[in-house]
Order: sequence, then C-alpha cells, then structure tokens
Amino acid sequence: MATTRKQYPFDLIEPKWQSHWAANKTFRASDDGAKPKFYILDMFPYPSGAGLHVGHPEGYTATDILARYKRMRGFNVLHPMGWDAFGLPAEQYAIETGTHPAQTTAKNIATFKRQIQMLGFSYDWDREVDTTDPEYFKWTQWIFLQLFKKGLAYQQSVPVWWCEGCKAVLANEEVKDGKCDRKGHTNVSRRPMRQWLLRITAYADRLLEDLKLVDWTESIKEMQRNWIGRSEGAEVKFQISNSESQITVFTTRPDTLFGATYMVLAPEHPLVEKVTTDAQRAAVNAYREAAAKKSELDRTNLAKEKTGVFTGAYAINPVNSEKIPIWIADYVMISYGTGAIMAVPAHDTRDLEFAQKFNLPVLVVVQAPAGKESIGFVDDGVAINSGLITGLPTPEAKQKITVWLEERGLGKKAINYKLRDWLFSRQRYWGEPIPVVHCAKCGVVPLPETALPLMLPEMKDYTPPASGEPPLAKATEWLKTACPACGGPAMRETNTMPQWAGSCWYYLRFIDPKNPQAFVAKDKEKYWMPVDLYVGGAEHAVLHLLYARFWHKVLFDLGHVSTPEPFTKLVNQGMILGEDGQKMSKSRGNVVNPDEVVREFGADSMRLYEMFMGPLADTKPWSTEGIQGVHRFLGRVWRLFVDENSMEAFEQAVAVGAPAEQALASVKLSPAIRDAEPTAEQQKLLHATIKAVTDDLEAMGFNTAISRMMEFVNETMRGIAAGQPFPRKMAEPFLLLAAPFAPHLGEQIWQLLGHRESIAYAPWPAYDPAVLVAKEVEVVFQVNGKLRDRVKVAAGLDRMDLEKAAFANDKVRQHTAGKTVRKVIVVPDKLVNIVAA
RNA sequence: GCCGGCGUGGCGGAAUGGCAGACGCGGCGGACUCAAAAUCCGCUUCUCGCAAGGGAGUGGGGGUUCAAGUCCCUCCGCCGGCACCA
Repeated sequence: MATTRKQYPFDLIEPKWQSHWAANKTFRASDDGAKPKFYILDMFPYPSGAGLHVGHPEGYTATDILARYKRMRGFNVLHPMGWDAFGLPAEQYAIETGTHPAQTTAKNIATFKRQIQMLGFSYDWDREVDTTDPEYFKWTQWIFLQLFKKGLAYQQSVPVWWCEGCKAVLANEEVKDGKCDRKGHTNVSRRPMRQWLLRITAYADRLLEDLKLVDWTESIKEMQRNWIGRSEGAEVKFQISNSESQITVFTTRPDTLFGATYMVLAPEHPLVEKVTTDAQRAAVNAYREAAAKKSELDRTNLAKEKTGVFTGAYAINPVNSEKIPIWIADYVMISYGTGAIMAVPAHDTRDLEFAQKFNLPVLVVVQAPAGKESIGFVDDGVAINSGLITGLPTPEAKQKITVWLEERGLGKKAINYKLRDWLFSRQRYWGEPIPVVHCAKCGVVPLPETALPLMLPEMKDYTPPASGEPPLAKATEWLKTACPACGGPAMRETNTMPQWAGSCWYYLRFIDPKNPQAFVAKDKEKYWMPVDLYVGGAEHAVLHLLYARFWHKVLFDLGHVSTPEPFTKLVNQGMILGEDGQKMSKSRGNVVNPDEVVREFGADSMRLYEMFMGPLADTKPWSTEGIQGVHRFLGRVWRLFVDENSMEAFEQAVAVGAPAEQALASVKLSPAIRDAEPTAEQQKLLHATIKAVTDDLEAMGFNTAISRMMEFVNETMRGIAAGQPFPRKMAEPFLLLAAPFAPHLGEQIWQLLGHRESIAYAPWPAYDPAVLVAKEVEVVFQVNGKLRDRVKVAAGLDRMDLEKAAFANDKVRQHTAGKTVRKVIVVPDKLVNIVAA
C-alpha cells in the first residue's frame, strides 16, 4: 500500500476535540421547544464481532454533516445512536463456548462505540439505547401487550423448518437446497409448529395508502407496494360434484369464468383429503409428501416442468354447470388467496402450460385484438363464448359477472394481498421473552404491565432441547409461574421475539430514553416526531421499514404517537465495494478496515473521502489513492491557515514529547490571514462558494460540495502565492463551510483564529446575491449549433446588441461566409446560435 | 418473466434542454533539491496536424428541437427487487 506522508497533525487534533466534545456534552439535544427541531436518524447497527466496516460510516458521515449543518443554521438537532443487539451470532457463540450472549454483546458494543466515536460523529450519547437492556425491552414487551390486547397478536400452527439432525427449528436462511446449512443434515422438512403472528395484513391498505405521505425514493415505495401486493378481483364458489363441499377460489379475471376447464387445489389444501377418490388416494398422498419437502422457493425455482395429480373429483362451474376435474399441483400456493384456483388455460400462462402437459381442454373466452393469438392471451380484450358477458370488453365483463355472481350468492368482489401476517416468534434464547403465560384454566394470559420487564432466565446451556421446543423450555424454574388471572399454575411462553422487534420503535425511545413511566413522553414525542431524515442501507427497504411503519400506525391508533408515519424522508446509502470493484468480503481479502484508515489518514480524511467518492445513494468502489487525494486537500487547508515557520517549533515540541495541547499551541496563524478587505474577486469566490456548498448540502450533494471547497482552496492558494493576503473576512466563512465535513480540523483552526467557543454552533455563513451578479459574462457564438467562439460581453447586453456582436465576430463570419442566414437564436448572457445554409 | 434504477475520459465522477468531461485519482512535463520524498506550477476525451486549426465524441439505432448526456421511441448491457401471487 502506498503511503502518503502525514499532511497535518490529525493524530493530535482529533483525539483532542473528541474528548472536548465528550467532556462538554457539546451535542446534547435539549427537549425545550424554543428552537425549530430537526430529527436526523441513522439505522442503528447490529454490533457484530467483526467491528465496523467502511460501509457503516458512509451513511453516518452524511447524517453527521447534515446534523452539524442544521445546528449551525439554528436548529435543535436530535441525532442519536444505539444498538440493535439481540441476534443469532451471539447466541451461536454462546452455544459453542457457554459465554452468556449478554457478555458477547457488551464487548461488541464497546468495539462499535469506540470505532464510531473515533470518527467524530456528533451523537448525543446521553440518549444511547440498547435493545437488549431490560429498561429498553421492557417497553418492547409493553408494545407487544398493546398489540395483543388489540387482537393483533395471535397464535397459529405454521409450518417451520425442522432439522432432524440438529433436533432444532431452523430459520429460512439456514436451509439451502433442502439441506441444513449449518451441519449439512439432509433430513430437513417443514413441520407445523405453534407460532405467534402479528396481524400486519389488517394494516395492508393503510401501509399502501400512506406511502403517499412520505418523501422516499420511488424505487423503495415501489418495492413496498409490490411487497404488499394488493390485487382486486372476485371470490367464486364452485360446488363439488356429489358432495356438499364447495371450493372457493380467488381470481382477478372473473370475466374468464366460462373458460375454466379444471380446478387446482394447493397440495396442503384441507379439502384435498375430503374430495380425493380411493382410486387416486395413493398418488395424491405421494405427491403431497414430496411437496412438503420443498420450500416455496424450491417450488418456484426448480419447477421448470409443471407437476400435479388428479384427485378423481369434479366441480361444477357455476356459470354453465359444466363438470370440470379437480387437480392438485404445487404451482398453487396455500398461502395466497384461498389456496385454490379455477384454471383458465386459454388466458393464463401457467394454466396453459399445465393443461398442455396433462391434455386438459383449452377454451378461448377472450378475443385478442386483431393480429394477436387468442390462446395464451392474458391482457384485456373482448369476452366471447361467455353467455351474458359475451361481447363486453374485459373491464365491463369483470364488473357484470361479479354482480351476477353476487346476486346469486355464488361469489363476491374481493381484494387480496401478497403480504402475509408477520411470523413473530423465534425458537431462540437471545431475544425478548414474549410476556404471556399459558394457563390450563384461563388459556393465554398477558402479563400485567407491572410484571415487565420479563427477564430472560440465566442458563448454562443454550442448545435447544431435543423436543424441538425453544431453549427456554429447559429453564424449568423460570418456566413455572402463577397465572396473573386466576393465580393457578401456569407456564411461561418459551418463544422469543424476532430481531425486528427492537428496531420497530427505537426511534421513539431516542426521544425519551430514560423515561421509566412511559415508552416516550407525549409532549416530547409531539415535539420531535416525525423523523425528518432517516438514512440507512437499502437492504432494509422492505421488512424493517414495513414492520416499523406497522407498529407506528398501531401506536398512532392507540393515541400514543401523533403522526401517522414515522419517517418523513428516507435515503438509502449505496454499497462501498472493495478496491477490486467486488463486494467486500473476508474471503476475497478486499475488506478495508476503518481503524487502519483512521490511523493512516485521520478521521476527517476518512469522512471526507466517503463523501467525495460519489453520490451517497450510488454503489462505488473504495480507492486508497482517492483517500490520499482528499487527505492532501485537508493538508492544503491546514497550510492555508497556519504559519509554516511555526511548524518547526511544533515538530520540536512533539519530538521532546510535549503534551498534545501544548505542542499544538506552538502552531501559529498564517501571516497571510489579516484584517484586510477582500478584493472584489475574492468576494465573488467566497460568496459563490457559500452558495454552492449551501445548495449542495440542502440537496445532499456532498461530493460536489467538497469539489467547490477544493476549487476555493486552489484559487486562494494561487492568490497567496502571488502575495495576496487571505482576509479574515474570507477565511472564517470558508472554515465554517468546511467544519461539518472535517469537524476536528474545523475546531482546531477555529481556535487558532482566536475563538473560544466551539465552531459547532457558530452561525452558518450567508451569501450576498448582489456580489454574485457578474458585470461581464462569457457568451458563446454558435453556427448551426456548433461552437465557433466565446467572447466576454457586458452582462445584460440586449438581444439586438448581442446579435450584432455575433455577426461582427471573425470566426462567425468565417463559418457563415457564402451562406444565407435562416434564423438567429439569442439567449441573453448565454449564447447566439446562427442557423445558416 | 415482471417492476425499478443506471450506462459519460485510463479510473471515481461533474453538467436548471444552451461551452460535455467541474473536482479528485492516475499519467506526462517543469520548478525546488546533491538526490529523492513532500510541496508548488502547467498539460492530460479521442483523432488528423509541426502549428494555426479541423473532425468525431456521453452503450447501439431512430426521432423531437435552432440546440439533446439531458426529452420521446426502440434495441443492447449492467445493477437492485419480486418471482407459478391466480
């Protein structure tokens, strides 16, 4: 790795100001509402054992710059940080070593905190939260109780992955290609187990609708819309031949009902058992067993060929009384719609594939537009061979047949969502205990609020018991309790909450982190919410944001929070790739360690480089040479302000081991910085820079803001080299612009300039538009759209004069010679374009 | 397959429909130095030309416009998401 010489003593400056900020609590946010508030939030990290990587500080730097900028603009800024600390790795480590997950977690948090602090972020550390802290998860449990009481939490038997080899429940991501990803066991299958679910589907419509209220990128909103997956259609009942039972299907195309030539039930559909004839039973059972081994992912990915089995039963098409066969096939999912479909092979690609494979009839009921084949046509057309709706265009046909079905009790209009209820329980130790008990007499009983927090029991062995129950089932003492309702014997719930739980509401706890009476005080919530800017990785575009929005809406409905949406503006930072352009990973050996970067170049250089690489939202590769570039820039800033001659005394002080503060005191201000009046040119440069940096910050254009400051420095250095002074009236505003980006250097130079107060709350400089008005502008002369010359003219020169000047121009005359002028376009202060032929 | 985003020098990237390539990296040349490093100054899209100057150029093709990286159509490629969703 090429090394660059240290450009300035960041190694003394940075720790100095970090301790100053900590000792003075410089960034403590006050809850008094005198100033306008600005709540700027980072997605808090899971403190992994590996420590911070360079991806984390990208978003954190962006928010930190804005937080500092907003403070300088007079806002009361809330900018907190905390830890999403429940999770699997600490539990896995506990299983292997017996170390309590709380110990591992505490250690990892300490590492993360040290690394985050070494970058000089202006968090209000008095508001730090940790989701594993009982004082925190007490309120996670409390919110669960509110959900439970509202009927939004319920238990159900749900198929989960069971590994016979591990004797344990596996998470979806632990199963790959039908094998246990941890130990390679092959006997893995889905087994129904009792689970807790949250009724997020009850909020599907509002989660969809309220996307209108937020300022997020279109792509994220679209992802959420797709995830919720609302579709309108109808439910239709089909009578089963020779049986009282009916099959209800959901379809978005009720207008194709006349083309239904068979039906398909999902293999898991409860009616399968009932309708299957004896002759088909063996085949049906074999098929159902095979299907149970496949996850839904396998079913979709591996199913190139359609498979299925005839049940032997028939259904009656309600519109024409046709008898149609009932099949089972795994291309129909039990979890979507009603788990059963009417198959219209002529107008559905999947049904057509299936019908062709099993020689089922294909009946055209939608006429495709001229030139298109009607078989396999899935778009809107005109109904044919369809009784009462024949001749109607698709939308009208849908409507009419739905009304007809409704009048006869055969069906009704229906809306379906892809979104499913949220599987909220985990068969794990290291999560929030679910605060309910199971009583033989009273059933499921919530704990009273006074019993919170419900703590995790101390355990020696974190492995799950062979019974397939969660590890907590082994905590026999903890397990036995009294029923809060009847006082009789009861058992505690052994499932715990998923990692998502703690992150669903942490932004609210930051507002009032120590409150023992409530999860957040009402007046504080009202003052600080909503979050004005939320920055984090795109990997949370769907789940975390959807879950958090859901909880927020429930709390809103209960009157606990004042806004329908929690996050006004959301920005996703892009990924930082390794220097080879590949995703950073240990195995590739391309991981950049922030500790090393800070040691070599300093925190300010790291911050600046992360912002200079490119637009925040883009994916971009790390470059060591790139960071050397911004490091050199900071060195230029340093040399712009300090007296080079005093550096010798400084070096000597360092050499004899003087304390940092004392050594830094020997650095003197550059003699070029004087109380002189800036020249007109300097004025213009300064005000143009202020305007550009301010505008860029408002638009989060960090990379271009840094470019503008580089231009300022380059031009100013040239001036100084030519013997010009660097007037204080110019130097100070520039430093104020740079301070949010490189705060340590900012503070040090601010002090050097003689200020005693921190630069963090110094007012942001204003620019004077009058200074920016140019007296002379460069205009461009074009002939037939091609640039031929550029000349300086007086600003505001009127069209006639500008045109005249163009025609008088030598270059223009050369290129128009012998041609007829057809048209002249004049844009004052910009250009003249002469069209000639 | 569907949805969304993006294609600009050797590289990271700039450009309210009006000078393409700001700024940085890298490269080349120069100053300073015994020398090197560091620093400072200059040049650096490609191409023809000794030069002056000319031509081409923002993934390919077409269009709108006096003028297109920017707007429209179409094709290709890359990235992200969803994926038998009835």
